[in-house]
Amino acid sequence: MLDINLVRNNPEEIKKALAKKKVPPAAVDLLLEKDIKWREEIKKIEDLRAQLNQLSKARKIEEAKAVKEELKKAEAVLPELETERNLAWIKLPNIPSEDTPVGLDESENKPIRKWGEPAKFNFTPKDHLELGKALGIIDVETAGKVSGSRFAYLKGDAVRLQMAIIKFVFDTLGNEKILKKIANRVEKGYSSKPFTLVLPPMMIKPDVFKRMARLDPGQEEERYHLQKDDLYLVGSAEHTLGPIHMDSSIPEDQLPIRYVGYSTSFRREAGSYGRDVKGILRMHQFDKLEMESFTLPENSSKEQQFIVAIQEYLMQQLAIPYQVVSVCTGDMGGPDYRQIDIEAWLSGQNKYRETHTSDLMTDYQSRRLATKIKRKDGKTELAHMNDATAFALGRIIIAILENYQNKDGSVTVPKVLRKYAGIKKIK
RNA sequence: GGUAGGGUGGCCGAGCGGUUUAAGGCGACAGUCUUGAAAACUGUUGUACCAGAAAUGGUACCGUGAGUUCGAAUCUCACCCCUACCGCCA
Repeated sequence: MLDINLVRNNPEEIKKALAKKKVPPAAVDLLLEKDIKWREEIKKIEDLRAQLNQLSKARKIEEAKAVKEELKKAEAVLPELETERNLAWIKLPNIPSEDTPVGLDESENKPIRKWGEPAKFNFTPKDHLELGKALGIIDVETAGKVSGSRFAYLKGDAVRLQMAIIKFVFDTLGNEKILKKIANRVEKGYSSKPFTLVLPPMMIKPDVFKRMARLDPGQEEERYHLQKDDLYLVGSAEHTLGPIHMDSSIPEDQLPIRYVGYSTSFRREAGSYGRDVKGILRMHQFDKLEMESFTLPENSSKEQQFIVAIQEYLMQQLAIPYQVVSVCTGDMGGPDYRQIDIEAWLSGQNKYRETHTSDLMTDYQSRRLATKIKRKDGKTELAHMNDATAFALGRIIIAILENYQNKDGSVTVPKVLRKYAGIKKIK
């Protein structure tokens, strides 16, 4: 959520900034109105309580009783005012950065740079499903019978490929030498502290989910809920990596703190019924390697650059052509200050498709999570949080299959993955 | 799931209806002393919110939520978590 003082003191600027994210000015006014009502009531209650405390100390029992009655009435009103204020509050997304392109939707995202040349084939390239089916490594029919649409069995060399990618990422992000080279590209001497490898929980409590700003009104539809235990299945490792430091202060000298987590992601994909139904591009369940990092506010933009540089490094190692895209205000996530996507070239579809995203959330999440940093002088402030994809395994396997396919329907394994996968070719 | 014992400040630990404004200790920070350090001594030492330009004042917080009371860390109820043992399980 946004800093309430910022909204109170600069309502017009906030309105202007949020308008870029398609938020009507009335939404800001609503919060201000609810906030005033809440403040009036809390003031009233605290004054009464002060009075009551005084009378109690003096053992003026009869007078205290009268004040207590009044207090009870005032207190009864508060919860509703608080709920209304909160609802208006969490509805406001984060303010977008100055360098974020203003736009209404996906079509106005701005490609920043391209890397790699799409391979030229002397035959008509197939899409990943056709290839995967023929190779016997992707089976959506059986999965349809067993689990329904948007599920798949990955088999044989597809599994070897996935395991290889996981090991490759963990080896890279845990290796300070490699990170140092990447960090120096961002800024000479920038922190090359390795990522801590994590296998996070894949279920999360509703209140923590909300504090991550991932279960706000409108988002419930996208989540799988386990009714008996009142737990949600995570939609990304981010959801349980982000709260690792909730309700605590991290000493300045321990930052940045970086995690790379591997987990399955569960998404209902409600409202995307007709989209990407072919193959394994959009699934109810897929595995993903996710980076999450906590930094000082003054370093968070640099950290995002570092993270994007890592994403690009990983793609370059796989030698898959891609473009880096600055996501526009209308298409970016609510908690985002700046969102940068990477789109991999898919030869079978003859276009770039989103495979990575990098979100700088500034203090938007850490405010509700109460994840703070403690400065050397003892002062505390909110940490900044970055979240980004290392590899979405389903989609990167698609990219490998389509870009590395051969005329005979076999697929060459990218060089860096061969020693991990133990195979050179899928045939 | 069952039984038993627990959850108090950065940590340990006392308190079990009103001088609690949470004792005492450890740690941390500052000062005195010292060439420097240690020791000793002295002092400081949480978070959030509300009002205020600020100084400051107020409110809340002893696992969480509700309740009893003029007054709750302290009493009641429910729940959560931890530890041990039993059951079940990979």
